[in-house]
Amino acid sequence: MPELPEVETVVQGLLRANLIGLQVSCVEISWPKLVEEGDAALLLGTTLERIYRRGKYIILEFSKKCFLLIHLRMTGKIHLVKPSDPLQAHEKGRIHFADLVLCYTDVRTFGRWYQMHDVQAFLAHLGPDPFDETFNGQLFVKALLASNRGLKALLLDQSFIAGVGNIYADEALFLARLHPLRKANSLTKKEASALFQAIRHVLEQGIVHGGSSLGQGKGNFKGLYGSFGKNQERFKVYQRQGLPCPNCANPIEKITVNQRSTHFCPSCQKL
DNA sequence: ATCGCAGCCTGTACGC
DNA sequence: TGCGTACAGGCTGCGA
Repeated sequence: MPELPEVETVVQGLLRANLIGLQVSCVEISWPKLVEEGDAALLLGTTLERIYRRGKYIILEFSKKCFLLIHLRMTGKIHLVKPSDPLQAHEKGRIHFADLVLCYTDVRTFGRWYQMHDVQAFLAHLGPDPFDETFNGQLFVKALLASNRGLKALLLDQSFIAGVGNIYADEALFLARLHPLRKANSLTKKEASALFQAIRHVLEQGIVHGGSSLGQGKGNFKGLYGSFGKNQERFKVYQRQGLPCPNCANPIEKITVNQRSTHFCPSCQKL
């Protein structure tokens, strides 16, 4: 499930592939619904100038102020292939850069491409990225204490903080020793600050270990060249229901919060 | 303001 | 072996 660390892993892989400066020679969309906004054909003839990330969006900036944003949602993947390579399984689109091809596949077809010129406006609904230099613990604590929502719901809200998904929300709440259903405005400043640190920590660890890959399924996260991430081996609570808490050895519980499976230690994370 | 649910999808794991 | 079913989760849109 691509969350911030998985998306960052993909972006870093793309940067290492030396795509910057290459010109788009051909765009193929094999599943029309892939492009939800704009027209991917407008990329033709433009040059890739920058690759970065905001929240869970991969941002490809081309010349002529042309942007392509890719959201992988659940099972979207980017592969680098050769022009002569056959259609990949579940392939939905590809962008040709001379002799290099960025190929997009998606088993469940939730992922989308968005082409636009005003990327700021498009991303205006997103909350701060946890690694944005303008974002800090003080701002986060202030925002937390101003909300009456449950912590898990809040962390999954991309307009509150961009990039956290179900896995890292659970891991961050465990690290901060906070119950997923705690109301945000019930936190002390110290607890809120601990949560900020915990979010950054689990996301950093995710990036360091190349993202998280669950199970062995086709929909599973892989890097650009098909390698699995290693971060799932470090989960403390996610999908560890019934197993001993690494902190107190009591069994981890699984509940449903906001239609999301939620894993926590009832003895370390009290309401 | 906040929550709950359906919908978008298909592969996988499970019980029988 | 094979069938049916539940489940996985990012996000939007809708209704309560």
